[in-house]
Amino acid sequence: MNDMVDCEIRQSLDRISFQMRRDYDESLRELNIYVGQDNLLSRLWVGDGVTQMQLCEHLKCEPPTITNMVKSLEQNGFIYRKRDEHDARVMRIYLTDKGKELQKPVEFKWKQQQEKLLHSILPEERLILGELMKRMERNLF
Amino acid sequence: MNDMVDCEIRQSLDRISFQMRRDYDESLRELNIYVGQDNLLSRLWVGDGVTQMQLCEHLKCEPPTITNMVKSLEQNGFIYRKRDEHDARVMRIYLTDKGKELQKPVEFKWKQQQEKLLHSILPEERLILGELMKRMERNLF
DNA sequence: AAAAAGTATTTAGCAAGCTAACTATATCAT
DNA sequence: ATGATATAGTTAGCTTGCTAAATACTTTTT
Repeated sequence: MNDMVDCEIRQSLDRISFQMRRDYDESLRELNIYVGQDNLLSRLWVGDGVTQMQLCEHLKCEPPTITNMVKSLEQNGFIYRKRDEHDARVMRIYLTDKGKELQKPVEFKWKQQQEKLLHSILPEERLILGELMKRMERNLF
Repeated sequence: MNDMVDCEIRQSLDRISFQMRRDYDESLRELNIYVGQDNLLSRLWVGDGVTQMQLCEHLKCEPPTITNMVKSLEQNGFIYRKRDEHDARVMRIYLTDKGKELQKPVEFKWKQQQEKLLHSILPEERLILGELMKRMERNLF
């Protein structure tokens, strides 16, 4: 039955993303940040002084989520907030030195996990896989 | 650069699982349950009277998570709890009629999403994909 | 210029996750 | 039989998410 294969693909996908998140979370804890915060920081590493709305867009999440994440990251000294000079509604987020220092180790952890995931997959298989993934992604939108 | 492909695979994977979770969550809201609760219920549909420890194992999560989920599901009338007769430490979880009725619509939603995900993928491609996914999964353990 | 509409962020309250620390019961060893 | 250890579950407190509602400031309309 073809249905069997389909089901296995979906379950496999769920287990992989579940386990990846677990592993990544665990490795980020060593750096004193939580999974998801790395994604926020990665936007700041590209460029500081971003508004919370821009972070929402980048993380594809709702404003209250950003409020909480920013609060936590600020309390732990990775970022600081400053009100915009021209528009008193917007908050601009900046990296502290402590936040800047996190870039290399986080990127290392990310790369490490990526290599673990694809370890046994040959280059030509990776091309096929990448293609199929992109097509599945398109199906969802 | 091969690195590019690898990165795309990983990011694609993240986006797919993110979007799938979002969509599935949204469709489950119509049934008045939350994403994750369906997984707990699916264990009960196989067989009632399970302990919370068994649910932990099935959901691969920690005991406090089960405590909360079970509390929420009980408050909403999908399940009920009964202390084990022989061991006063353990709680056994049973489905109410309302909980039993959820099985078909939840399974339908699940199948619907699976079809959406694999829509444009040909049978022979699904075989290859399933194989590659299984290998990636093995890499993580 | 004042009212209305729009935008950025926060608060409150919920669920899924986690860890650490606790309670209650059961079993095992001395 | 009593003390030590193990097991099942709960509570408290945290983070990531959400929605709905509130606040504060800006822009548009009239």
